[in-house]
Amino acid sequence: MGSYSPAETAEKSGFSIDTLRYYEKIGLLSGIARNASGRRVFSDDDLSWLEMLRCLRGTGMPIAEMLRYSELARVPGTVAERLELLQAHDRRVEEQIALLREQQSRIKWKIGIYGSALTGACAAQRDEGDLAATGAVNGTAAATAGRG
Amino acid sequence: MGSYSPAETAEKSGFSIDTLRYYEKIGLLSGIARNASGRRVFSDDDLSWLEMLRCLRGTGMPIAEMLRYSELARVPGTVAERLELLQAHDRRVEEQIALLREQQSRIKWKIGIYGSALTGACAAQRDEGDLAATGAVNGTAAATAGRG
DNA sequence: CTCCCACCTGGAGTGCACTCCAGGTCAAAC
DNA sequence: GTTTGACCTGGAGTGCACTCCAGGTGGGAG
Repeated sequence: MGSYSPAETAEKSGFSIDTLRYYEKIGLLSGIARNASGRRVFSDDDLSWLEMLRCLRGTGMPIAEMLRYSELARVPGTVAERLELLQAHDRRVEEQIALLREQQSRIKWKIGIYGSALTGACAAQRDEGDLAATGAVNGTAAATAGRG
Repeated sequence: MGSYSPAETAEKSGFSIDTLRYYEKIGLLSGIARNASGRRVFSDDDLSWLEMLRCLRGTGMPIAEMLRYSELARVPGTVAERLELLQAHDRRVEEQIALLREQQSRIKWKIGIYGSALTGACAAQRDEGDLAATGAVNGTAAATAGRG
């Protein structure tokens, strides 16, 4: 229904105008309409394709793979391949989130260490450097002081 | 307690030897011991610091900020700053995960579309191109064929 | 008519985080 | 005694994904 200038599209899609041009150049966007004076005119379909691209990029899919996906998307009868590609990616995203959570919990644990160092600090604060992680647990702090 | 060669440290930490050298060069690692012939000898404390670095990098903290953190970690009495830095990062990680989940659900939705296209396909398979996202919903498919 | 602004193009430049390389050292294996 | 392999250094090179730039066009405002 709608048609959108490059600036509007950039705003709506979250990609910069330069990125939109770049995506068109490398083939992630094809069949973008032009008006009489050669300017790009984006459609609602372009917008939703861009939204999809944003999800893929935002979840860490490399450009090369997005390119493969968009090539598939241009060819009828490739639904199985597209499905497979997205499913594989979805699994990677799942792993990515799991790893993130794991690493985040390590960080939260460290935050807890610092938190109790601050509250219990008045009494306990010596020159502690940082007590590199397990250092705070296994008592190697003295040898550690000065690095963190 | 233990002491580790660069190769062992690379294996245990998950950073390449080159990255370890690089990290030492830019100041993320300081006070790494050397043996008589000038080779690096990593300690358990170094390992756990590396583990921390891995969590920070792995959750998307830029090198520059890790550098700031490691500088703080060398100075006693900076626990409050370190705490603040990690908390701010933790919030970003939370947002990152939320965004990832949101984008993932969009991808899963698309997977669902493809899934039902495949199962219900025998009857319904026309030249559909891709049905760019909402295209599959709002009926613009015909106009969309050939892009995806 | 002139100015400005949003846009166009091809191509060069950027930032980040490594990664690789050439040339050299040392200790242990053969 | 020489070969091997893991390591050292400074510095150059890489890959990715943009981002910027110079020079140019077309349409509407003043």
